Amino acid sequence: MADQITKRSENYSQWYNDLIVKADLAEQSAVRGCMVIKPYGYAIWEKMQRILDDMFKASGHQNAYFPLFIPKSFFSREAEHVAGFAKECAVVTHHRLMNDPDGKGVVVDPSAKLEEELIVRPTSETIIWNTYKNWIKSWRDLPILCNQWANVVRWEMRTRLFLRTAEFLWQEGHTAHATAQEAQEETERMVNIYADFARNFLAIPVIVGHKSPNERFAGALDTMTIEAMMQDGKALQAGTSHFLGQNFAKSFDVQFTNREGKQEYVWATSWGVSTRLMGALVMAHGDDNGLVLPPALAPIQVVMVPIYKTAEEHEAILDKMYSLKKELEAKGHSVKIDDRDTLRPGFKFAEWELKGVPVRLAMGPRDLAGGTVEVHRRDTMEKVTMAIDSLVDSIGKLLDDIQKTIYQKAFDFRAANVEKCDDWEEFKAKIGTGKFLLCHWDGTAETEQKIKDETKATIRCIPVDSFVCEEEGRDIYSGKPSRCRVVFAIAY
RNA sequence: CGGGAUGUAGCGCAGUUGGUAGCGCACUACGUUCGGGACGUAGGGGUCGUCCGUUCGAGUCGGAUCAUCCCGACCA
Repeated sequence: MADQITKRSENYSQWYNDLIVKADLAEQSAVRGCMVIKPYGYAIWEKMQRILDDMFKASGHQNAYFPLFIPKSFFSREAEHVAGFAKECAVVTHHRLMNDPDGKGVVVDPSAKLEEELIVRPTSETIIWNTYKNWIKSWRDLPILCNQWANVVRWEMRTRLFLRTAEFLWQEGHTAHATAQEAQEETERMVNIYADFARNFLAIPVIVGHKSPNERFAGALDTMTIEAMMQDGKALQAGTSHFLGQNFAKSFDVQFTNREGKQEYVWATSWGVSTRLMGALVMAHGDDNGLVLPPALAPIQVVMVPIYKTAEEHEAILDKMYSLKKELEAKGHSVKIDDRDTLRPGFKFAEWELKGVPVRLAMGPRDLAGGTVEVHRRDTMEKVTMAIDSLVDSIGKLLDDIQKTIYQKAFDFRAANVEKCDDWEEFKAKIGTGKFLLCHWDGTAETEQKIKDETKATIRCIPVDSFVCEEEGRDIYSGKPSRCRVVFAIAY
């Protein structure tokens, strides 16, 4: 088959790229490291946006928008922050083009050089804190709970569709608080919102935890993360929430008068998830037949394929399908009738499977005569014939079941690939085989770095909710005492 | 940015010792088909990534450059 996707067993990376392109989600753009998100892919992103946005608003946040360009001077005020991003910034130096004096196309007009270069935002902490400075005078102005949906640019060395593109879409929340405790609570609140979203909508079991100091966001005092396991056993950081302390407030001189009338620096958080979540979806659930979308995110939850020979059959079946569609839509399901008359049913079946539509209904003359419909579920590829009368009521339950089954499958896969490990030789043997290893760690950056150098494994997080990790033990590498296990894995 | 590979039609590829580009799928038209990726017949589509060089002549040889993929370093 010409359109068949690469098999996962052959090359996981290639399979992933292939699946994204073939399933019509996205493709490489002509611009280095950038991607074109195609309508079908964007519809999924829009659904993610809508769900997350509701969650943010329900927890008291508001949307706002800040500029794309950041003056270089802003960017350099927080030393750690600039060190973390300096190597991957796109910089605007000029504001005008002119015709090439030699007559070949256009060139940058040297007389249009900017006095101060502008950085295309790799993240917006700096410009936002420069703005917040003017918004905050008193404790009464706090907290500020803003989120923005935006694009950011990071000039990565190596790119990968959805996982690491030069430009990507995300949301970034930036909050300002009167106390450290309040900011820390916000950090936890948001990481938990991400975890709920990943589990309940993406159907991906994630581990919530703290990053080790080495893996922290540049400029943060604490970084919390949701870590997911892909089907090759590698880890993917799917979302982060940072406690920024007073670092940015101090860099941008954001002070407020507290209830006692004293000047105090503001406490900050920032948190974000990106189009990387799309990559997580593909790699967590996809199979060799294509994408597998959780019903909660699928732009099309039910696709109907008519099967017919004659015009009369065609008309009768479509009549029935349109009335079914109406009933299903009344129940809140999104439905598509694939009425393309130039393609045969088998082709359509394969194509919708590739696109990951959770439920397919096929109806032909036999069904019409018997009052039945063929129901196919994408996750298990099971096919059953069902009475049309009971269909509308059972689809909701079926979609719920598919959502749960997809989650459970991913959960079981992870459970089968997470193990405790207390022996360094065993660690070295197992870490490359697609496992998350729960190991004791002495808490030092040196040990973490040595383990990384020897095995490429990093500490994905110090878990807070997924595994019971608090126990006495000895560091897997150094043998020094430890009170808690952490998650080691090879990451994307 | 270091190491390796690739770049020829929308996609996947072939192209011999240098001689002016081909196959499969897709596409267009017509017909037969239609319950798991149909078939026949007839068509359309490429300045061979880009630039420079060698040569009477370059898809083919040399150099540069750009892009993509894989492995590192970096990262949501």
